[in-house]
This record gives sequence, structure tokens and C-alpha cells, in this order.
Amino acid sequence: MATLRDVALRAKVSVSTVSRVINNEPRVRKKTREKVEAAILELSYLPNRTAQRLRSLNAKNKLIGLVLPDIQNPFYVDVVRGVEECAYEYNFAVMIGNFAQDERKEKMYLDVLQSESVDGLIVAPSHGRDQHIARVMENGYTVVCIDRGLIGMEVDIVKVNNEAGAFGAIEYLIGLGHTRIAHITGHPDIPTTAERVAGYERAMAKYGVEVDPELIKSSNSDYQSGASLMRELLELPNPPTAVFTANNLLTLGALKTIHESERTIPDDISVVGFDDMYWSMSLNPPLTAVRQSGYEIGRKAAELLLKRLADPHRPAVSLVLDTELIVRQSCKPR
Amino acid sequence: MATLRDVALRAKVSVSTVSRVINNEPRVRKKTREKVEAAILELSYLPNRTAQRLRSLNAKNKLIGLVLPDIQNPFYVDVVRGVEECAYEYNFAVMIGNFAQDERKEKMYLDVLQSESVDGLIVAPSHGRDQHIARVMENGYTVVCIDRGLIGMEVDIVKVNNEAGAFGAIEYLIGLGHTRIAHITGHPDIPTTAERVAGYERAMAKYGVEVDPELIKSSNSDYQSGASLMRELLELPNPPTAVFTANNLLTLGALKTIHESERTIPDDISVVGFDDMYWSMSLNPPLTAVRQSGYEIGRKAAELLLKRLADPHRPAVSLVLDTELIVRQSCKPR
DNA sequence: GTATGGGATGGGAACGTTCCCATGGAAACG
DNA sequence: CGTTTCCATGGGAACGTTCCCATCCCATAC
Repeated sequence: MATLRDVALRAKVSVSTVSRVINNEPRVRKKTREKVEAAILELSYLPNRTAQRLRSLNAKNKLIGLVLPDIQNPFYVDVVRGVEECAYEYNFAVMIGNFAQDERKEKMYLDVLQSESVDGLIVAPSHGRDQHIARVMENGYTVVCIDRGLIGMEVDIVKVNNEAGAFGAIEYLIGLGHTRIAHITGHPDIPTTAERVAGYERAMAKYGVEVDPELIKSSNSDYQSGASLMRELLELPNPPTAVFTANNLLTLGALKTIHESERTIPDDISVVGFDDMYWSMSLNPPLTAVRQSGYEIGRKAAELLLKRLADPHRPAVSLVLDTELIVRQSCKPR
Repeated sequence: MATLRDVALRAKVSVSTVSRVINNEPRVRKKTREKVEAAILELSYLPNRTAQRLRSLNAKNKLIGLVLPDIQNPFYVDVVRGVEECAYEYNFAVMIGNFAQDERKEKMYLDVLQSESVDGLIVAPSHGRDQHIARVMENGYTVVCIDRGLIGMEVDIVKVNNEAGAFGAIEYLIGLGHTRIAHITGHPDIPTTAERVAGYERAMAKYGVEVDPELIKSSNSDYQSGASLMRELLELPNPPTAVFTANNLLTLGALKTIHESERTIPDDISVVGFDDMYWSMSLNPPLTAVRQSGYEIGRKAAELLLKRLADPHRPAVSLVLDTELIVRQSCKPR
């Protein structure tokens, strides 16, 4: 591949001048610039980003890292879209690491991205006391957290009001006359889990509905867990009449179990899921869900990161977006 | 961040020696190695991959690029998983570019990844005569194509037998007594589209079912197109009794339209989709689909790439995986 | 005409590595 | 004991940029 030097030789100018041209610096005579541009075209020269990055310490790398817990989860796919679209507009490239809820893998990706000298990172911490991310911040990297905060750290956060979202879902179910409302939650260490449980409990308390501890189930935040926890609930001597699932994957898993058990929704059991998907209305039945826009979260996070890159001394911001209850047909009055 | 030099100073050895340690070269005395390792730990040193990459021309960068047409499509998410898992095992990092079916964006990501001096690329070409990818190969990069080939190029390919997959789906529908079978296909320029249409036509021909051209619809390969093409089909004076949708997104879009029109599947219309999803059984009704394993495709592609990196002179391989018809409940005898 | 200034350009160090080559010393051999 | 060999280590150039500094040229002011 052609280098700066090749272009310089071809255009009969110095390396410095070519560098100035590709960086759009004003101090280049029009004629020179044209000569250089011609040479660039002829050699189909591409700046070597590796060398650029090695050399410059300013935010010129045009690369941001995105570290996600689970790319299988459609929610995070939306986040990717949001981040990417914003980054693209500003000519930033995005490097994605998917750690699949595996903390070792998370650390590995964090290390790799630091080694790549990214300008900044957008991360969904595996839990609130994520040491690895704290370490990254100590190393001077700009970080924006999504979905989950970081305890005791001054850091930009974009998330959703999980407590209120869950509260709304439960309130809705209670309004339909349900009292035996189960909650399939995510992994207990994930901050959003606690927030969603809190919303559940607050709603139950507000309407004086007793919380039966055996109706709150948790293990992991994945499809398998959703399926198996739902099975446990259905096998209870006094099974729930409604279930609130704490994320996408859990919802899908729970639906699978319910369908396998030959029960029908919402006649036998009502379902509200956290996380909406664009194809939720094609589910059986069209799913009533608490929508949080992954796209919006991703986009805002990227904007925040880019802004902070421009002004590192801006105080940390905590952006809490609202959720919306999308009522479809998976719930029925009791 | 600590550099090689810092570590060298701390361990009282030369930079070269430290470099040897981090590259596991044998020619280092045990005592020296331990000294260096201690220093690395104390300074929590991370090799700067940017500098490593700049310097070394061998396949030591441990970075592969993955360029995908649409990360919204669950199929490609599975591909990502497959690639990533294989890469992780070999300590490679993956850099993902999602070009959202936008050729300009595709070129941008291809350029960026070249500029990043990746070791190799896994790409799903936007179409069979993709000039951009050809250019990348001319530049000497190792490329593996997935899902779609590259006309007239000696390149590794991992794909699925689309023609046979489609054939099987149509054969199944004909076996149920359907004759007015619509086909909602993807973008006409995408090679897989043509292959799937060919399978459709071969099946129709084999069983002597007349092909009504107005039942073959195409525009783009996305959710919106699926929805609107399905609408056109339903508005036909003599609507189809079955529909075969050529991918994931088209299927979901078509389902949306059918549900909105208050028709029921499979009573009013039977549906077979290309692409299975882990939650297909939770759709309304559980979807009959042609399964292709994105995970397997991604994994094989990564293996092929890594192998070729080790042996650049290996002749190009074309891996064609089989599809499988998963019969659920979205079809009914006519 | 000389001095002053500023815009355009070139030269070269530096970024953090790798890798070739040089060097020193211990072991092995006669 | 001297010579050879080999292993462990160090020195320093190179990778392709950026950016500081120096230089040169030309215009303007005196």
C-alpha cells in the first residue's frame, strides 16, 4: 500500500505537505493541494490509521470502542445501531466487543480496546462495581456507561428509568385484577435487575398486593433461564395468573415454555415483558411490553462521548430516558 | 500508560528483552523473564497494539475485520457470534462494520479496516460484483466471503445451499396442496435472492405448477419491504394461499401485515420463511422455516481465515452448508 | 534599498513496538 | 589455556504518521 512518502515523491512535495493536505490544514496553496490530491488519487492512497494513532495523542484517532454484555439480545443490537449511526456522522469508526456476560472476556475486550488506543469507550458494565472499567478510567480513558451505572464513579450514564418502567407494568397488571403476579428477573448482580424488582415491589405495595417471594425468580439474564424459570413457576401448586419478565431474552424463553405447556396467553396467563422489539407484534400473541429505545440510548451515549472528547472538563451527566408501556394482546383481565 | 521502555527501566533490562518476554520467545533466561514479568505486573503494562501492528508485517496483529450488511438481521448476529467465538479462542480481536446495505458505508468500513491493518477480513459482499472487495483483495488482504460469493474471484466462501433450501420449502408447500404460492424475495442484486428464486422456480416446474409472475415480489431485504410487499399480495384479486419469504426480516414484516389484516395463519394463508430464529417457535403461530446456521457459517469463515493466514498459498475453498426445513405450525393443507 | 512579517513548505524527531545485528560471557572442546 | 560455539542480552533502525521548528520567499512598510 502506498504511503505518505510515495505520495510526496509523486507530487514532488515534502511528506509534511502531504500530511497537511490529508488533514485539511489551511496553510497549503491551492495549486499544491491539487497536485497532492491528484497523486493521492493515482496511488489510491489510504492513510494508515495505525500510524496516525500511534503518533497523535489528540482525539484524532476517530475510533470508539463499544463493549456489550450480549449481542444476542436485540436490545443491544439497537444500541449498536444508535452508536454507529452517530459515530458515522462524525466519521468515527466503532469497534465492538461482545463479552457474552463473561467477565474474563469483558476484561479482555477492555484491554484490547485500550491497546488499540481508542479515543473513548461506551460500555455496559457487567455490574455496578466493575473494577475493570474503573481501571480503564484511571488510565485516563473517556468512558460513557449505558444501561447500568457505576457505583461511586463520576461518569456519564445513559439509561432508562427501570424502576418506573417496572412499576407501570405491574400497575397495569394489578389494574386488570391480577394479584398473583410473578416476576422473572435477570442476574441478581446486574443493577437493572434490582431496579426492576424495586419497581415491582413498589407497585405491589402501593396497591396492597402481597408479594409472594416464590413468585420472584432469578438466575441468569438469558433465553434458557427465561424458559426454565417459567417452567418452575408453572409447576407451582398455585401458579401465577400473570408474569412480568425483566428482559427480552427472558420473555422469549418464558413464551417458549408457556407454548410448550399448551397454555394460551392471555387466557391462562398474562405476560408483560420488559423490552420491546420491532417484531413484538408478530409474537403469539402480540406482546404487551415496556419499551426502552436501545437506539436512542446508543445514540445519546455516542453524542455524550463525542462531546466529552471535545470538552474533557464537562461535568458528568446522567441521562435517564423514559420507558413506555406498549399495550398489545398478551394480557387479559382476571 | 506504561510502555516497553518503562518496563525495561524497572526491570533493569533492555527494551529488546522485554519485547522478547511479551512475545514468549524462548531465548530468555528464566530469572530475567521473572524479573520482567514482575515489572509488567507492577506497572500493569499493556502492549500497545497500535505500535505492534505498525511495526510488524507478519500476521501478528491478531485483528480481523467483519463487514456485514445488516446487524439488525438476527442471522448476522449469529454470524457475529460464530466469528467471535472462534477468534476469541485464537486470541484474535474482531472489528465489526455494519454497512446497513449502504454501499458507500460499505466502502468506508472496508477502507477503515484496511487502514487499521487488520490481518484479514470476513465480508458479506453487497452483491456479486462488489468492486470494493475486489480492490481490497488486490491490495493483498486475505478475505473470506460469507453468505454471498464474488463473481470471478478466487476467494474462500462459506454459504448455504440457498437453491436447495428454497426448493425444499416450495416442495413442502406444494405437497400440502398449494398452487398459488407467492414468493417475497430480497433485493434483486443480492446473489442469494437469485438462488432462492431459482429454487422456487425449479420446485414449481418439477411439480408442474404454473408460476404467476405477479406472485413474485421484491424490493429491499428489510422489514418494511416484507410488510409492504405482503400488503400488495393480499390486495390481489386472487391472493396467494401460501407465501415463502426469502429472509428473516421479510418474514417478520409479512407476519406483521397478515396480522394487521386480521387474517389468521395458517387458516387463511400458510407461511414458510427462510432463516430460523431461536424464538421462531414463539411467533404466532410457531413458524415453519428453512434454517441456516449463522453461527456455523461465522465459525467456519473464521476458521478458514485463520487457516489461510497460516498458509496463504492454500487454494480457495467453497464451503456450502446444508439447510434444514423446520416444520412448525404456520402451514396447513389446502 | 533594507528591514519586517507572515504564509507556504521542508526537515526531522518522536510515537511504541519488532527484529536484525552486535556484543559479551560461559560452556565446550582441543 | 586458547579457541570455538552458542546463548542471553543490548543497541538501534525501521514501521507511517504528526507536529514542532527552521527555512525560504514574497509582499509590505519604512
